[in-house]
Amino acid sequence: MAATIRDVAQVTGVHISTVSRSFSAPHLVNEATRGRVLAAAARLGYRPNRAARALTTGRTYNIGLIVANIANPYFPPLIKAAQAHARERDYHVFVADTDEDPAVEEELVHALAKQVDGVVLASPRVGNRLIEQLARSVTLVLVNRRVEGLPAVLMDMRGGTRQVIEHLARLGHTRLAFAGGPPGAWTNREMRRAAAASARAMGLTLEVLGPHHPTENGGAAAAEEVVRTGATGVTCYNDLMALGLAERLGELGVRVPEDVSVVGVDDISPSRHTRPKLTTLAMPTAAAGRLAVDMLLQLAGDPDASNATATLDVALVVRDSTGPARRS
Amino acid sequence: MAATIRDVAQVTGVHISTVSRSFSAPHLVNEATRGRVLAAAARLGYRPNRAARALTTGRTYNIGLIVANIANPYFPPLIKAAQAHARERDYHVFVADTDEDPAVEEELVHALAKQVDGVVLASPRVGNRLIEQLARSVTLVLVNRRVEGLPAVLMDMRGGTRQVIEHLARLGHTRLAFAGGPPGAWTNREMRRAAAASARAMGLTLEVLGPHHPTENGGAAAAEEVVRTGATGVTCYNDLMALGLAERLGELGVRVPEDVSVVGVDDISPSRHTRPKLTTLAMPTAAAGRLAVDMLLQLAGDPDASNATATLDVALVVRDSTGPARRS
DNA sequence: ACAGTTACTGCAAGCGCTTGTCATTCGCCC
DNA sequence: GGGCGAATGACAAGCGCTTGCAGTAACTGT
Repeated sequence: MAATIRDVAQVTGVHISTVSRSFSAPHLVNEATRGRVLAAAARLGYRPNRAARALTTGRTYNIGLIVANIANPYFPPLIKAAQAHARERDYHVFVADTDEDPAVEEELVHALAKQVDGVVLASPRVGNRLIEQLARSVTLVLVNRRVEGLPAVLMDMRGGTRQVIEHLARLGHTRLAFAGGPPGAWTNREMRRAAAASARAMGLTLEVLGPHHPTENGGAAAAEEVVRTGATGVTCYNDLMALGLAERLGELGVRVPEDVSVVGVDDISPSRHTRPKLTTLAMPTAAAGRLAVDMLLQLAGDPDASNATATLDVALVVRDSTGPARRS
Repeated sequence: MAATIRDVAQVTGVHISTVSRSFSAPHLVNEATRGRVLAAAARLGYRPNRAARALTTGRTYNIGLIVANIANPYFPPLIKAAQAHARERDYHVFVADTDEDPAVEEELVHALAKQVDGVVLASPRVGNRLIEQLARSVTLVLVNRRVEGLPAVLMDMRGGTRQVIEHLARLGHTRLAFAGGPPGAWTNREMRRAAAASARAMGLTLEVLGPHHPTENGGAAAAEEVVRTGATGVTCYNDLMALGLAERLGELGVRVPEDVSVVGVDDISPSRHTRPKLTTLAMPTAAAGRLAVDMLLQLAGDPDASNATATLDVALVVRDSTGPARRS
């Protein structure tokens, strides 16, 4: 059996409350006494039981991190950064994967609610309505989703998408397509709108494809559509889809970028290795993870801290999957 | 404030113990009573507080999963599978990243110990001695590490490595090299030994390089060594290193696979996209994650369940980074 | 009709810890 | 030397829940 506060108190010859305060309110106990307590604790290998502490204080020192799909290379850097950042602040993190299923997402928030001081909901797939409701039972910080009144860290998808369209336009493309991802994703909506607006402003046509599953298979599924529409420039919901799209286009005898230019979003690591290397929008996922944790801990400590939302810049990385439009 | 067991009891007009039993020992309470309790609970949105429950039962229904590096594509499939599997069994999982640091690893096990029913230690970097000691304070299941008396899920690295060497030998390579990874990794030791043994048995020379960091940079760092030794067949600790190595070799004017054949280990997703596509050993990481969770829950439920260790098969995937030896 | 079950349900202690309250002790001042 | 406040530490209630024990009522068989 692990040592409890009582063991330490007994060994030291003080009351358990003194032991407790030696850890959580050092200034309230005599320096010498505290020294003896700490020594005894160290000797016994005593560590306060966080769960028990949480029972009285209401603070668990745990947070939840819910993501759509751990296996999507977009998330690991975010998870890693969030976890490391939390750990430095003495927080542990529950990581959960919804497998893109909104129902699972909702259930997870509820299940985790009691065990955490708050949860970071990354790229949620549930509706805004439900999010607002969930936010009433647990402190929430959103990533990649804007909901009135809730703290969030966002990426500048509009600016980024505009850069992509401009890039394509500069290369002479006039017929564009957007291969859409999950309909529930805020990012998807932002991109779709921004792409449509930019294309219109520049006098280009833009076909919206999808929705597709945000994976290589989903991208592959969009390939035929692309061919059918005759678009020469395609921007995808994410890199995974772009990769699958490029691969499938190759199989269909369509060369990238000679015949069709393909752009991804996320700049996940595989995109740097493919041939052609993928032109993409790089997302500051690690920074987003850290920032989300910061906001969450802030809020957890002080319930009416500001509910600010931060928007992070994204950067267009031009590589080899985009090139001059073929003259028709 | 969230509803507690007391609220439910009050609304239903029964004692809290009856409410408690309605959830955890249904057969002990009258069907009609239980129905009223459940209805009231649903109406109030009551959910038992797991932390409070754990305090008396000693079971948290949480597990820990500690990995060396979340950002290494090897781990996400394992994490995802383990998490999903655990969730189906009503367990939540703390995921922690040690960033390859043994000290962090030890600290994490200790910090998590009180909050979990056990922890899965994937690809540990700490020494066996310490692992044995840690196992005394928390139920442990190892992945990619063999320690006498502890449950583990292993990969058949010896068989796999032998396959790699044989593959290279068949292609006519006689001067081989092994680009080693973290010295603390069991996998690394197994591979090194198996490679040496196989090479010896087949009359080939094998140079051991490293240790190197198990990343693309580490692989790149091994490139000069490879050139210096004149090896024409190189097998690496993992895919990340193989990718970095191949890339750097290209920069040095060495062609893969014409001049040097490169083999990786793990079959992470980027390896399928590079040009040339990487020949590698595929590891059943998702299965390993599920199995580790199964073993852990088994052990958590029944402390003296068998401490079996399972060994999973790995498969050589021949792609384009290996080819016939150039005749000298 | 009665002892012996059986089926529920209530009671209360206690899991490991925090914290408001109170009793002592001590140093210090006038 | 008496009085005061600060410093220190003990007490005990209580966080939300489980569980051994005991009480009650209805039911069984004879």
